[in-house]
Amino acid sequence: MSILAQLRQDISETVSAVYKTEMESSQIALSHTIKEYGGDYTYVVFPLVKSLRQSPPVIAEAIGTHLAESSKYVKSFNVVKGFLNIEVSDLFWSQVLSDSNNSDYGIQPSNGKKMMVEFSSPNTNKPLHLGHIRNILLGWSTAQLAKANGYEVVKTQIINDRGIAVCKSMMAWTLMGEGKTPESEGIKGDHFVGEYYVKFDKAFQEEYLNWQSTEEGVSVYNTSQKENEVQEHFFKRFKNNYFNQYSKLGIASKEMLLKWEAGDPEIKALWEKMNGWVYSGFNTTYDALGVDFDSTNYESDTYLLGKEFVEEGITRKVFYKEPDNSVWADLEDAGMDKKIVLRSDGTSVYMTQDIGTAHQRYADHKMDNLVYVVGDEQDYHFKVLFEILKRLDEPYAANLFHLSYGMVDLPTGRMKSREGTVVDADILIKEIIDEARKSAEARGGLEGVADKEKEEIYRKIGLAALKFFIIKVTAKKRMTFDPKESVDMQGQTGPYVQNAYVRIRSILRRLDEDMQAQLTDYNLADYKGDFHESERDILLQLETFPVIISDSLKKYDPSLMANFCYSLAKAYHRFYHDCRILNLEDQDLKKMRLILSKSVADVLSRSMKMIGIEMPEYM
RNA sequence: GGCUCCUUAGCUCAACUGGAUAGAGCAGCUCACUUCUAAUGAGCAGGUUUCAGGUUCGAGUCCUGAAGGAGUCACCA
Repeated sequence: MSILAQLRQDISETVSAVYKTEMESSQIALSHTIKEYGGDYTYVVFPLVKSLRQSPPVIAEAIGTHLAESSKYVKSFNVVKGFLNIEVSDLFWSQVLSDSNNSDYGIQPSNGKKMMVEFSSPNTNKPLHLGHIRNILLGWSTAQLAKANGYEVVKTQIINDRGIAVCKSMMAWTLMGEGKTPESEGIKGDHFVGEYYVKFDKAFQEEYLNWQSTEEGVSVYNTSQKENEVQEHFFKRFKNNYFNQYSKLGIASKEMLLKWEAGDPEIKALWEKMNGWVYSGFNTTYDALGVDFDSTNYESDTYLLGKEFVEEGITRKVFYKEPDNSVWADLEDAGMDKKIVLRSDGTSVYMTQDIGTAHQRYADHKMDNLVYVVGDEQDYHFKVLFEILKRLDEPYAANLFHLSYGMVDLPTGRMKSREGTVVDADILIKEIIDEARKSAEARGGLEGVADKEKEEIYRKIGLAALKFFIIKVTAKKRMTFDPKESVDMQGQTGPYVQNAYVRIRSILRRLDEDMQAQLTDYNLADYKGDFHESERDILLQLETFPVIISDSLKKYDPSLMANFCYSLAKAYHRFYHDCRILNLEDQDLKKMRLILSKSVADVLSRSMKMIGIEMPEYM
């Protein structure tokens, strides 16, 4: 039991002793006391007023008095209105310190459950961008947090490697590629293929524009336009029809898709070659971000899944068939619409695939929980998917979660690929590491460090700045990404947190072996001194670590962990400024502060790791 | 138009899920390095939490309505 839980227990026992009322200790809500008042933790007694029929100050006073006598964790108390402010004893602090000094502090033992987390899930026609980075960081953090909470974790992604979009870049390369490859051009594979996707679009636009003034184009406009519709408007609306019915490029791409579906060996070979380029590009980006996956699904393998399972669902009355043979789920009694799950020609839609993939994943992994990290534009889709899986009695259906996150905007507005404002992941990563290098060189704190190690440090600092900037924002909120602010390394940033760690490591490096041995053997119960205000601030933070680990997973909100990292680092920076450590006469005080520092370093390093951020030893 | 989400300091974000006088960072203005890393610390200034009602001991948080923004309502993914 944590020290705070014991304090809660003491309070609950006090309430029952004084008022003969039973109260679950888990019901006792303690908050940190606000700076202006004396005390460390505050117990709000207002909720007791009704049942006890006494005024709030009287209740608080009575509980405080009894508590101060009965609990060894309580030093003193004061009452302001209905707020009982408790000042905890030095024993409380030293036990928090001793708890946090364990290498598994806050980590839950295995709970025997398996959580699958799907994230990233890119398309193979363009490189990863800023939006993917937010997705990846959320998914990765969720996976780390799940591990810390005792789950076995399977990190997974599903790659959108087929369909008309993929055929467009294949078509463009066939027509305009001249046999070039990423190697021959010295370009990363995903960027290379992405360029052909763009080339296709350009060529198509040009083709379309030319067609509009041909005899055919003019005649289509004259016969299909709405009353007095201007040409520009009509042709904007007509684009998809043009692609499907008139465009040489469009028709060729569609033919390619059909050939692909029929298993045409030539097309498949081209497809495999180009996707191979893309994957090697993706892997470079994943490596740069320091993430990996335990399993990968390809849409080309899963896009036919689900059809049989849906057929089965018809007999189980989860779905019904329309006269035209299309299959639907009627979710109106659950406040949703009717949703199609099989087209009238028997082919599947996105929903069918997702049903099938979930079913298949359970067959493969027997996971208890399944989390999808997907943008909030798909909120409704997942609401429907989860309802359908529930009706299909899938065993994991009660433990599905859509970790929905808001779009990343730029200061200039939304990223738009057509306007070329999309922030590319690779470029962003490179720029931020360059920025870290610039800052570090300007400071000149890394003299004597080997060049190779320096680069590693710049990488860690740059990525910390980028990742922290993104992950500190609550997932479901839309966020603004200002490239200028994201390279900041001061204030509420990743490097600020890293700096607290580096300062501690620098101190610990100076200890001789004798002192290190003494620290390992030191029993904090021997420390008889009291705790400085800035030490108590640190301990107050350290105490919350286990709760943060559990809350940030329960709420699927890694920003809680990021904010914890910042608070702890902030408390340490202040302590570092206020208190000396190495040149202290008082050996007990010195050892206590060293242990405190070491605990902070360990907790910082582990908590940052949970949000995907590594710590440098120097900076 | 129906449904869902968002709106907190000039800017970017917090607020332990209903608790005290709403907190940080950035930007601005002061101050502190012969000291364990100044990528730091201390201070000043910055607020009618979009608006109007309601619920109660108590509301940024819950309810109703309004305004502004976004998403979604395809036999697209």
